Amino acid sequence: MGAFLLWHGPLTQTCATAALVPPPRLTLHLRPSTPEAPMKIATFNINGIKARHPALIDWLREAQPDVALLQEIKSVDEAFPRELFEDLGYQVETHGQKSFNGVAILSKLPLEDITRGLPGDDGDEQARWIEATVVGERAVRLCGLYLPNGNPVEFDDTGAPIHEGKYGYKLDWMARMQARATELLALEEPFLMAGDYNIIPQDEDAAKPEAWRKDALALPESRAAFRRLLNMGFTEAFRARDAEPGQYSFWDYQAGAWPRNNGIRIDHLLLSPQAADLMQAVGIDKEIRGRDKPSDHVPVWVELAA
DNA sequence: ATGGCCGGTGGAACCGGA
Repeated sequence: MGAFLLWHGPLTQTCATAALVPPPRLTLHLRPSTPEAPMKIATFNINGIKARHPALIDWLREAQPDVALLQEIKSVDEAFPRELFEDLGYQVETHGQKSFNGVAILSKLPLEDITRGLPGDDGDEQARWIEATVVGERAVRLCGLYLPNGNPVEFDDTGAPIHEGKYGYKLDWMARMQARATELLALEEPFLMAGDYNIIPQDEDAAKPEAWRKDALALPESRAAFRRLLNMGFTEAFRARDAEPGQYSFWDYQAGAWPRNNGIRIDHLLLSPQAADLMQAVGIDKEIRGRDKPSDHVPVWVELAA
């Protein structure tokens, strides 16, 4: 009713009511006649390409991302079933290893300047980082990442976590990632770093935050390292657009975590300032967690203006 | 209500995951 009255009224509506009112038709004529479609970029930890390719293909057909950054392909490059995705119109770039880890980029738009591996440690054999530039209406640098889990964590006599072993590797890896982010930020161009961060940023990102207090995914040192990235000027796409707690991207296979909605939000897209300015929409494709033979993660995506 | 898994490797259990 209010909307009906304001529709005919002068342009004196308040900010509070403006959101309820359809935009005046006139604005349609001020837009470009044929606006370019946004670029949809998703991250998805698939937990094994061999087991997941049917479900992955179903999701690609439905969600129609322009780019999918994949983690845990658990495959060497030669064994990745690239033809399945090329047949859907995707360029396929992989950085795999035997049995574990492994990342990949699928893109319907051309990819250029592909690099594999996170700089900063020539002795690191784990396949967790891949970069490429996707060329659409504009060029966007993409970093696909599978950040180390970091468990188990050992603690000293004072209860402080010891920065050794798997947890030390996680923190060292995050420092290397920050160094790479510093290089890319200096270019002042649109880019993003997306993947399985294995970081629960805040308590509101876990159904049972108390269960994660001494876990590498939520320890203060882990969260601080993630915040250091954000404080460089990145925008965490999902949280920037959706303030509701209790939204997750991972549900363990064990203990009925999915039917109980005992989830955590650990898959993130960090946008450079120039990319954040282009952000139009974000989402989590939660529904596919309930399908047959699902990954324990679900896709998280962002749309950037063309 | 309670307890509960899955993928890869390799060909039986075990590792790794989160």
